[in-house]
Amino acid sequence: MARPASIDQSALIDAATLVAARVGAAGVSIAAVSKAAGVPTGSIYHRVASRDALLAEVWLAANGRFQQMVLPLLSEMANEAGAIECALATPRFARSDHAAASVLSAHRKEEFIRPHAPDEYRQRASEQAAAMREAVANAASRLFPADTRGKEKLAVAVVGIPLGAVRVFLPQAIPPQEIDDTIAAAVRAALRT
Amino acid sequence: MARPASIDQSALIDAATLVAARVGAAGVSIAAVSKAAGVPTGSIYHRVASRDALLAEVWLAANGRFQQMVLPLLSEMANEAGAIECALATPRFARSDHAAASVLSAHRKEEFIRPHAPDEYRQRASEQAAAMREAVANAASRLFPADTRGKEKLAVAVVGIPLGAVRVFLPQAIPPQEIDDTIAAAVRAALRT
DNA sequence: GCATTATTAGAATTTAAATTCTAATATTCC
DNA sequence: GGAATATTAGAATTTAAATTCTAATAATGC
Repeated sequence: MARPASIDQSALIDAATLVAARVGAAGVSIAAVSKAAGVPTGSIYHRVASRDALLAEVWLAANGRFQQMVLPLLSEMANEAGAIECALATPRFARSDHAAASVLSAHRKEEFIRPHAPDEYRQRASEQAAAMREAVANAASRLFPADTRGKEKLAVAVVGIPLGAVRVFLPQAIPPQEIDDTIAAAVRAALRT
Repeated sequence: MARPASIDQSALIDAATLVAARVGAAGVSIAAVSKAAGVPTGSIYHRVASRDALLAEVWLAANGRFQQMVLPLLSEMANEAGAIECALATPRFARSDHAAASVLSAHRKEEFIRPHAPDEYRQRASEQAAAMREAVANAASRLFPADTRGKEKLAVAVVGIPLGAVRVFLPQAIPPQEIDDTIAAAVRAALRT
């Protein structure tokens, strides 16, 4: 019926994610994405409404894939071993989804969900954040029923420490397999404090 | 002889750092800084040559203060206790210099040292990075003479883990005192892997 | 008190980048 | 093979923000 598109929306978002991983949100200009994706600037607006929408999609997609990996582990988490397994999802994610992990480990939501981003995106972003907070809180109440600071401790252990560890390598390199042992040991010790 | 300036360059950089900590590099517009510093936009150009120069100054100042704290500890580091002390410099820094720590923990050099930044700044930034790399490498060769991956392990332990831990709290909150024990335990365990 | 001079103040201009628009192009179905 | 139509392509326009500029201001030293 009509000429087929050379790339679809998700490929466009992937291209933008790659740019973001290398040069940050500010570097995600329409010109840069157009070059990275190999499409003219005009075509980008057939896929997304605006640059702000594209940036938001980048964040939501990266964070969404990360949470897809981590949330089930958080909700099943019942003991120290489960927490360590959850922490190790981060280096695994950094290897399987390098660009998304680079975005998440070295950037902040606010850079991608900008003041002028359509409300729809702000909405989805805060839903994601809430889901994560809730999952951590629930897991903490199981693992540390007595500890009022359990939530913070768990957040540091299963998110902060692993993310900090992979950030040493991203985006230039892929985190080496060896750091998994380091992360596991660090997380175990952190949980026991 | 003449009217005195209402703020000097370093106060301007501090104001820009505060903005950057809250909304990231992209949010550091001349208008936003002018508002935060309480000076008209034009006055900003009496202190710095351009927005790119201002962004670079923000990064160099934040990173400079962090390194001032950490580099001496790295060069004196002779054992595990020294490494832990060094790691704890990060939460201490996050409490004493909240905005700078927020910038460093959730942003990347490339966002502040931009493609069009004057060469002078690119120069200073890579000197800083080199100094850090070298200090870590030297410390690693002392603590882990045999281990070829000692450098990476030490970087993860004394920089990655503490930065990841404080990032859970920044920029909204000040990292609570309690996480120091968590960081210390995590770093000790990481070093022993 | 007055001349001097860097600074304030913010309006005007410039610049860079986002967005829109028009024409040409390909593919599919009939 | 030809009509239909979404896409490509990139030039033209718009917009937002950086930068520059001019006049008014306020300390200081004489």
